[in-house]
Amino acid sequence: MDANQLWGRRLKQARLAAGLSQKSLGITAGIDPFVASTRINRYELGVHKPDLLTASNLAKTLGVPLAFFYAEEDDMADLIYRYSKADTEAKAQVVQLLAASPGLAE
Amino acid sequence: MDANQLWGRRLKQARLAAGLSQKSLGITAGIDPFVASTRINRYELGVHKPDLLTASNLAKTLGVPLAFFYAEEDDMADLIYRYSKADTEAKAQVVQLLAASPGLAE
DNA sequence: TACAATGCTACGAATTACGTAGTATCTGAA
DNA sequence: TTCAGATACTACGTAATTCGTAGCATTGTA
Repeated sequence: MDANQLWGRRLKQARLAAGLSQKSLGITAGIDPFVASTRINRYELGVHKPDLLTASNLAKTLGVPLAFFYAEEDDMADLIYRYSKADTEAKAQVVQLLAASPGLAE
Repeated sequence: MDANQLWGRRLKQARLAAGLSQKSLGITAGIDPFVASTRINRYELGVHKPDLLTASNLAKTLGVPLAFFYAEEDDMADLIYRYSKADTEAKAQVVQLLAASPGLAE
């Protein structure tokens, strides 16, 4: 599976979970109604890739973090999604657990 | 800060942590040595945005998950990085902790 | 059967990134 | 000091990619 196709698969998964059509997703995300269906379809099939602003708007519409779309491993995608939905306490526990792991220096 | 600039800031952060120059990062990631510096520089400043394959190669070279570059919040970037560096046991604990949070339906 | 909704695609135009060919600045060695 | 190499950065024209237009095919349903 190529990178664009994986990206599209994650978009489609989030869209279906939200119960939206390709067209309505695009429109809600601010894409011109006359081309919304066309563009979302191409993103999902991995034919084209949207710019960051469009991707961010799609993520907001679908209630997932932008980074979710770019996860290369399924467990990473799951982590990103679940963390974003977790309550404050659970997030704090995760942060504490991972505090032992090294952060990015500099 | 615009989305491309944030992306570039994360790339730069990871590059500096790895102790590489813009040129050497690009070369190691497989970019033509004659244009590596130019391209990495434009990515870091948010002038241009690389395609997914290039971004993935940069992530591999720097030892960060691809999704790290696309995190919109700093705590999300930190989560993604630390999780990727955590040992198997710590990852399992995180997964268990977040199992209470809802996953993405469908 | 009709018709609306949905998913999908070829084509030319518009947008974006790329490669070329540099400049400016800094640091270390002679 | 001066020179050379390394580093970060940028204007310009070309090449590559996405966009908008204008559709087609299939499914469900009134």
